Amino acid sequence: MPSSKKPKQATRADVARLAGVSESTVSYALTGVRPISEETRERIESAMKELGYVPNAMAQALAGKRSGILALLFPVGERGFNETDFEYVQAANEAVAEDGYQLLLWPNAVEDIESLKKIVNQGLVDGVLLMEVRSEDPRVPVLIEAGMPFCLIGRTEDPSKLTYVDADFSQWGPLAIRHLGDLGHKQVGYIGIADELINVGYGPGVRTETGLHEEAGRAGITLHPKHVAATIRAGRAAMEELLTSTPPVTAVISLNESAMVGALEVLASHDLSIPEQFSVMSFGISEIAANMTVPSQTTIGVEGKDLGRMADQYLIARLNGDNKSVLQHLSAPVFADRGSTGPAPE
Amino acid sequence: MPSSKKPKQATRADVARLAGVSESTVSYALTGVRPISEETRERIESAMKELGYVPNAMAQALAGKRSGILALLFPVGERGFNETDFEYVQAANEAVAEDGYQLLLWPNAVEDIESLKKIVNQGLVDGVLLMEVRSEDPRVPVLIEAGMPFCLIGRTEDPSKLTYVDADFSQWGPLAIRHLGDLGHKQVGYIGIADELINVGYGPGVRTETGLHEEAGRAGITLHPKHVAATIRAGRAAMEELLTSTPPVTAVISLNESAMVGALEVLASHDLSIPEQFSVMSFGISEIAANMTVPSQTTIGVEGKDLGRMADQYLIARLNGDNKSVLQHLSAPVFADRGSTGPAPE
DNA sequence: TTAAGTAGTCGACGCGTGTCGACGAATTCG
DNA sequence: CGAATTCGTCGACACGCGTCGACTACTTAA
Repeated sequence: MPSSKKPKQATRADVARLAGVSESTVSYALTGVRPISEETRERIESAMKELGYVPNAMAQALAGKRSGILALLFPVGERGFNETDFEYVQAANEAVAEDGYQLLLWPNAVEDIESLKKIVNQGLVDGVLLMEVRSEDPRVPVLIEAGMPFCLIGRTEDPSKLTYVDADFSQWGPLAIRHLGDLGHKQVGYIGIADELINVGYGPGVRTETGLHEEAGRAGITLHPKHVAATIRAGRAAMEELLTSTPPVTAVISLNESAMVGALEVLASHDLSIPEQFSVMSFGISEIAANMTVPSQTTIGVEGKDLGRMADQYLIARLNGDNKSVLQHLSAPVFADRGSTGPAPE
Repeated sequence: MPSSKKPKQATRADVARLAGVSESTVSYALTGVRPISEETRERIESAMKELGYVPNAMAQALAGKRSGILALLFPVGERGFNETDFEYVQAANEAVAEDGYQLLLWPNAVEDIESLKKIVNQGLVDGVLLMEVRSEDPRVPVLIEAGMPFCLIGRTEDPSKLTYVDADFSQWGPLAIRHLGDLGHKQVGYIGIADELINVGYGPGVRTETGLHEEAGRAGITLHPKHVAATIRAGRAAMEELLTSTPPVTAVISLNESAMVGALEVLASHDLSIPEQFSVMSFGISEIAANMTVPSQTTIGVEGKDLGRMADQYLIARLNGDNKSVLQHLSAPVFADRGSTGPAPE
């Protein structure tokens, strides 16, 4: 081995020796838990600088019961991972970094609770952020039993005792239906998520569709729901079907980012101009994604960055011993008109 | 505090007591470093199962000099973060997990080497994967000095002594120009990345464009390069400019995923049908991204998953003490014809 | 028969930090 | 002026694990 000697990182003992103080004094200078005279503090600090001292994270964690690492569980499952999901990750990551924590990625499937147990009991992480939460999420009891602080990005069936941030999906449907109803649409298509996800209780899919149906009934609008896989191909097929219905569908709403791309292709190939002859709008996609398609899409969704950031704050509050207050947040829908909806034709 | 008592995780001592052996015996049963009789091994294993014992990662790292954590440096800088970048992350994450490591995310900017130094010397991670590598990347010397194993996803100016995986960008330009040349195009637009990135030596931007110019000269094709920010707006402006040139541009190549979206909008608004009246193609975007636009785009790029996976393998090889062999890989370009290029008009 | 292992196990120590108890000196209070 | 604090510092220990040396009971080679 040529020049691959690892330069041994300076330890607290080295700093103490150089500064001529005891090790514990160095610790207190670092944490401020006990008072230190100005003079010694300066000696210690210059010694640290000279040695390039950085506290060993492992030892800190072992001794202090805190690793400074938060984990993000983002199952890359049936639904795939898209631009919009990444917004949450990025936001959470930034927020976590600002608070002096590190973010660890865990791509484990929701069902893989054996791995979860192992990982949680490793003592590696201080807390966990959960994405892709289901109605009866098997990960929640595991985390509770392990005494691991966590925050959901989403909700379970009964989240009353949990810490979570989520979009208020129940408002999405009514908002969209009202918007389209005001424009005179009577037959509205809906491109939702796959049945498999609905069946396992994927919250956004369930709650959004419930709201759609309720408001559609109220407003005398006929809803044509299609549950399809998150693929462009599936979106094409769904749109083709919708176009054959009578009376004709004049607008479509989507909760399926990938499928919507296929749907737009079909509309284009049928020479249906948007929004003059057909209206489209999407739920819960990021601004970037909404502008990616031609034309840009009018959307109803949430501020993803805020959600990620808030989840982080809630989790850290729990870490800091706040076990009493209820930390729950439902994010109001954000309507962004990008001109893809217009008055119903005829 | 109501019921928030953390169930103290079982330790090696607990297992040893229950199994009626010493602590070190438990360790050896776990690591296999020394032989253990079949009988004791079984006693120990059932004790571990009964207690739900999971070794404490921090203590293991402290004592054993290995944390089992790899870090991924992915600067979310000027260029933004898109679907295609995420493919690398995901691939690396999966590969790392398969090898029993965890992936830590570090969104630090390339310039923020102070944070890097701190983080690297924390002893938290065993190795590092670098994304967004620049010609003279300031992070490289820091990592070398710290004796931290790393693998680049990309290359520096002189990577001869480094471990890296990268796409062979020098082939992208020639391949694209030849393809368009064969179709009879003579005036070709190019939508590249921002000048700021070129100036700091962002490899893909530099190497790709060099190849483009060389082959264009060889083939007698006039290249119209535009360096624009990674925004839809900037793409629109660039495309509008390109359409005013004489003789008219008949094809455009893009290395700028976001800007290309704007460019496609402009082409659509000018009623230029693709590929009959105008040809387009993109460098280095994922299949999903290529299919997201209307129409889908013909692309030249790399298999992102392979790169991420290979980077992981190389890094782990270094971790396992392989300091002699040269671990470097240039990934051959992949041409995917999605029908967005055709014969030059007229 | 004896020296030289080998399998199987134990005890002790070190990794680098947080933190508690103790102690002298300086300060405040009654 | 003595007692009670507070300030500033030190030494010792715990955190949970990896690993080295030593020891016993056998097995094998000479």
